[in-house]
Amino acid sequence: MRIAELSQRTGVPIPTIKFYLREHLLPPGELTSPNQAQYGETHVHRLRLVRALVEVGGLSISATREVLTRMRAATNTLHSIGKAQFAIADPVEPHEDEAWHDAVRRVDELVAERGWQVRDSNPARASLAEALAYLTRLGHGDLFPLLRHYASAAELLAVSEVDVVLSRENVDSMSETLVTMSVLGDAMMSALRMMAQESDATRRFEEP
Amino acid sequence: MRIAELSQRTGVPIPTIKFYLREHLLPPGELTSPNQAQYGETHVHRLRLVRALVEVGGLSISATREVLTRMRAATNTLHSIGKAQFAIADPVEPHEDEAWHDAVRRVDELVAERGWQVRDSNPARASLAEALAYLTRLGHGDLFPLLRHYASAAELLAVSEVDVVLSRENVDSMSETLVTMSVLGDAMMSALRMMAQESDATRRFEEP
DNA sequence: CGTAACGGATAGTAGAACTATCTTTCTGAG
DNA sequence: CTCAGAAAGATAGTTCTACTATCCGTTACG
Repeated sequence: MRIAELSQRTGVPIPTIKFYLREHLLPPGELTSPNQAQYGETHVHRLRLVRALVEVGGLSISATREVLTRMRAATNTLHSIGKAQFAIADPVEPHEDEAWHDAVRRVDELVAERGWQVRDSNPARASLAEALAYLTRLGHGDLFPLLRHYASAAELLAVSEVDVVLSRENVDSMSETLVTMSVLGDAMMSALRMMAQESDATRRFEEP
Repeated sequence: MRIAELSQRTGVPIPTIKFYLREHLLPPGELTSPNQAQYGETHVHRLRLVRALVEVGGLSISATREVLTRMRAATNTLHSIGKAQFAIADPVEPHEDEAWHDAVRRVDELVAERGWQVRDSNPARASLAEALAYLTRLGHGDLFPLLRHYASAAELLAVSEVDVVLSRENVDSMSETLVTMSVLGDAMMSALRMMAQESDATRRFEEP
């Protein structure tokens, strides 16, 4: 198919597709002549994936490229597959005050307490510490107990999630599933949390 | 205190503080003379809250202002308090294809199945539908069963979360807790999910 | 007393994510 | 065969966001 059809099928404007091609978010089409190219189903799929990462996941163009690049580079170990996921979290440079040091300690404690095996290079550690540091700075230290609930929930979900990833028959499929699930999973969890909160609050307020 | 100290205590540059004042994210200091103002602890706290919403929550300046405005406007009902939360999700305008209609239906089904009381105006409905629509478009329909796991987890967490909110002694405190918990909770849950996934994947790979 | 900081106003900047235009070449209906 | 419309690729322009810098008259303070 040509670029017009690609645009039709995905709802992405042609200039945007050209932009994505320039940015290497989308591989070039197969040239049939110096200025004619053919695109296939892989392009449709890739374009939808890009839009999902950008629109739903809120990833920047460069983060998206990073994720896609690492997805391709995944060879055959879970280790290399997981690295694609690491590019999702944008690196944060914290101001290292007392609250931050305390937060880092709390993260280490939590990981130890749960018996989790999490590498130091996992950017989620820093993200979590940053959030905890803000809790402290805002004087909401009494929210820390919630952390254990979140951790339990995350632990339970991880089992099902890794199940799904491992159920894929090949490596490419596994790493794409991981990326999709991570990004869309965050969005879904966030939405569900908000809905459950409203529901629970409503229920308790109406039936005391 | 004067603006320099406010800057020192929060790590936010003076020009940025001035910018936030202009944008009404921060109330003006009390003027002691035409060009001298005093800031208090409330300013320190508010500034930290703004930074948490922007840095950790990834909210835009306008969304942040919206949240803060609604937080103030909350009178005394859970209903009005919850509205502050609604401003956190940035409204998405979906392209209403088949996948989207299907997704909306799924969301309605889920809510009914769970017996949740969620208003149609809750933007989380649209966010969730958008994510589900992308799952369909990407051919990852087999991830739908995960949705029930996420919903269960969200339901469990909501109870503890609403507990914490209701434990606050006054309305201002309740709405601030709700906002903080929503935004930082998303970040924490996201990080924990990633950590738990790595841990689980590592464990299963190492000990077959 | 003088210099440094202040508040307020205005203007400028850097980056991100597109969007538009232009040139040259190619396709495909009539 | 022809020619209007579409394509590829290059370059330039736009819009928005989130700051950042400068200037000016005024005030604090060592």
